[in-house]
Amino acid sequence: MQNNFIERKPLHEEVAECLRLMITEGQLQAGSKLNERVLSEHLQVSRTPLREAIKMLAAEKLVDLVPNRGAVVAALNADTILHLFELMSCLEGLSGELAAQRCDAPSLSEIKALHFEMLAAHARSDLPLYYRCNKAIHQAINRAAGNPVLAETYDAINLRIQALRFRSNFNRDKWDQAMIEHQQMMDALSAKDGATLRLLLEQHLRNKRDAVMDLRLADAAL
Amino acid sequence: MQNNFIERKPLHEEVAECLRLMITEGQLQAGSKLNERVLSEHLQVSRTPLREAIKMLAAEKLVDLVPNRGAVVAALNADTILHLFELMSCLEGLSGELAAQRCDAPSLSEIKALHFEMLAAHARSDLPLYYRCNKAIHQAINRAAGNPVLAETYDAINLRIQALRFRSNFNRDKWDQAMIEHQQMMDALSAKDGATLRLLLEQHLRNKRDAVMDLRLADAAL
DNA sequence: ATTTTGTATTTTGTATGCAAAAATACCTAA
DNA sequence: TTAGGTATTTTTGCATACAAAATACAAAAT
Repeated sequence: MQNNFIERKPLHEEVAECLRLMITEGQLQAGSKLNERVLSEHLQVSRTPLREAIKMLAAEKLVDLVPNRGAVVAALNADTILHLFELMSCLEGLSGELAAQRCDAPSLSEIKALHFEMLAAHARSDLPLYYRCNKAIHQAINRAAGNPVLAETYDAINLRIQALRFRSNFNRDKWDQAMIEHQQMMDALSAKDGATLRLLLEQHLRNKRDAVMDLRLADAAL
Repeated sequence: MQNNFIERKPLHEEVAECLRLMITEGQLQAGSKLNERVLSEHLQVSRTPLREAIKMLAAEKLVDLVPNRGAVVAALNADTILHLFELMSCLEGLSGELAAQRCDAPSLSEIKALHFEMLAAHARSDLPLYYRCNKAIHQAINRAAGNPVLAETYDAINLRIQALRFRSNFNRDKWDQAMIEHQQMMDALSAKDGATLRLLLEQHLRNKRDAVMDLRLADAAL
């Protein structure tokens, strides 16, 4: 399924991707300033495409623009995090409900396969692999929902949450619990029970929210 | 509730607002090209802030960027419109459910007042006023939901739908039906019955979707 | 007549320059 | 020592200049 077109991404887009990564990977921390001179030297591009990229990130709410003072990486307060999760929960729920209705056999098989890969990662306590599988499953469900607009919106919100960079050492009990939830989700998806899958995903997200908020509290205590 | 700050909006933001308006008001039609020279002359700004604004609109999906060929106003095909409404319906539903839970007395009173204004506009068949009231009600509910992230996301999706510029001569029966629905919505909101309000809003959006799709079909027939 | 190919023009993409604002450093006076 | 003010430097915002790509167009070839 590869296309043979020669890909020539515009500079501002490459810069935007790079900045997005630097933010979500924690290389650019929340609240830190985006110095145009420094960044343009670092990325070896002029300020013009850099500024265009920054404007895009601002529209995505990954950075805040302060007039005459440039851009800073968006900092999320507790309220905003709760609001993000509240919305995320709804989007994920819708995604699941639609996926249960619209998922075709090959997609379902692939999601099941990913699920078992994730179980393996859990059994081995391979956290990085677990995260990759988990992300892949959610993406596959999103895709199976057959609504690209929903998928884009979901990704945009998810990116803002990713930027939190919560360290991943959450406790074993919650991890085990998450696996149980995932099993239930797979059952609901297989049974094409959209209503149940929606509820499961919404609850799943609420649990994730609580885990994130707990971690933040723990951080603040340091 | 006015702030006393001296407002000095950056040029790129003013340009972006202007372009957004030109798109949603139909001055820039779907599919039409954004010529940088023409626009910069028209708005009396240089290409730099103009291009920054265009990049923001691209992030908002109001325009599509074609490499080395500039930007065109995003054109929505039938599928995308359905997907937008599907998402919108979910957002509106969540907004209503939360508003029913969180709406305080003053907000409720204001929404009721707007509702009666809207009934008046309907009685007088004052379509422009009706639209303003209708928009104000939805915004008030969105606000009462107490989730700014949801409100922003809703607005962003709504803007893309607004860009359709469906002429507003929909038939009287549907208008009357919409008023009945609005009355039910007010009842549910007053009773703080979030579940019902959610269902009503979701149905309301589905009706709006059908009306828009019908109008498009009628257009295509011309 | 139609297609092809080369050239001129326009338009977009990127870099740079300049002015205004903000940040910093420094100095003076209480 | 510190508060306040001033000069200097840095940084951002906007405009312009230049390069590269796309488009339009005309001439040549089939």
